[in-house]
Amino acid sequence: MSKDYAGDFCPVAKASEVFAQRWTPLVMRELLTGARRFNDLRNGVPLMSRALLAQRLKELEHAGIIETVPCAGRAGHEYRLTVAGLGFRPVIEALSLWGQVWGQGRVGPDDLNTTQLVWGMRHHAHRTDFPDRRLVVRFEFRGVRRTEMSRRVWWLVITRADMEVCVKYPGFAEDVLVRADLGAFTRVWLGYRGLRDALAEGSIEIEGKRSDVVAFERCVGLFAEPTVKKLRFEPVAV
Amino acid sequence: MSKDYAGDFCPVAKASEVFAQRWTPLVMRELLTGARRFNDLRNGVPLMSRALLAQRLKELEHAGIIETVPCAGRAGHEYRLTVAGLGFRPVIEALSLWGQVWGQGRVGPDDLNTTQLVWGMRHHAHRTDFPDRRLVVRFEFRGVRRTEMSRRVWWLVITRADMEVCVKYPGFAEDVLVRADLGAFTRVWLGYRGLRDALAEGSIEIEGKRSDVVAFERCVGLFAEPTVKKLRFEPVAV
DNA sequence: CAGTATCCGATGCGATACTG
DNA sequence: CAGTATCGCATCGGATACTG
Repeated sequence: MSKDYAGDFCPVAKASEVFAQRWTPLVMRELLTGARRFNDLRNGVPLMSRALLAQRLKELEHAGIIETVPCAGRAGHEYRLTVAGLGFRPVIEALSLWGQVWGQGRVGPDDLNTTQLVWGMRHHAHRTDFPDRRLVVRFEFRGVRRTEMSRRVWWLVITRADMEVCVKYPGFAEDVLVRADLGAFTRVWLGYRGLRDALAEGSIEIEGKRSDVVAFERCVGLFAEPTVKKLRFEPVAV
Repeated sequence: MSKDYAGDFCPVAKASEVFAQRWTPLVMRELLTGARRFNDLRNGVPLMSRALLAQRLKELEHAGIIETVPCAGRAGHEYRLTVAGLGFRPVIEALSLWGQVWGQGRVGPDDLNTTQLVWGMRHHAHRTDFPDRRLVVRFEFRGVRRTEMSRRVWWLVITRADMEVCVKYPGFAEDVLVRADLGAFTRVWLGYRGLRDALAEGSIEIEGKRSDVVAFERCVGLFAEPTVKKLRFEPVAV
């Protein structure tokens, strides 16, 4: 594999040799959004086999993109990007931007899943807009297909410091209730459609005190009109 | 192949699905630097088989990245990037920058070849520095390995309007003569080493009138000290 | 020149089972 | 949980030959 582009000294070839392997961009995406443990990565790329993920991690380590350190306390390792690995952030961001602008038509029903959506909201949350008080949001998704990776009900618990994802009732009163068709919500969250349209059409309903609803929409990044939003890939503790 | 990253709606996945295939980044690099004809592309990616190149071009067309139009006059087609295809320029530039900074150690002896080097000089020439008069440069490379794609002697004919690559004596008096070890020259051109060192060491010799030599170094982008230079990928007529 | 068609060997990778 | 080992198939892609 390392001699993939032998005969070519161009920097594009050298970078592509390590980066443009199957699954690797998605693994890098996960590492850049903060995944550290083997199973964090698995959650982010659930359809990749364990064996292949392990293989890719070895290749990335060999290429100097990540470092593997044994976990203190429990089994397994932590995988973290080296400086060279962090250097791929602009590549991921450029791919993401292309996907935002040109990839809309490629999102099919099979691509939808609530896990990725909810964790995506967390990874790309607008932290500067987090509220001073605790804000609890309950999601109930309709139109959910792939049952395995797709729970219907989720919670986000947003505080000044963090946004937590929960699959069980977190024990706090719910401030905002979102009932939405999964496809509609995904498209709005990606900026492919405006929230206004989806609300008007009824494919998304958001209930709660006006100020809470607004705060939620800000934190998560839901906009009234379609928007190409540059997703930022910055490590966030998982 | 199009269902490669099914289950993932993320824009990074959508972009990677079309872009992160084997050879595709290099094909895109060629298209972005102005290649239009099948054999232009072959020259740029000589180790890719014809069958595979044809297949990739079809995939790119199907993905809306390029348009194929029959050639008026002669056989074959022209392949040109669509607007969506041009959207990959930032991705290529980000990969190139990564390769500039982190890919140095990966350039092995087998990667060297004069064809790519000389055409690379043309593709990434500093057009704003082109001289008012005609400047003819003769190259004689030492340490050339892969004989097939690597002629030892080349000429560049630089005018106000263009930089032409020749494999035969162009018939004009030679203003600058470059004798150089291929590896040394490649590394200096990429900015991995400084020209000063290579000249001192004797691995590169440049002869000619001082002003001609300086003009040549400017046009091609040879710098006294190591430099990370951002290669620009802008279509240039071939 | 600008590809297409066919063959066939390498390997990529998914599935399954196993381990500390 | 955090991987490793093994198997077997599918497909990728290189080599060669053919075509308008």
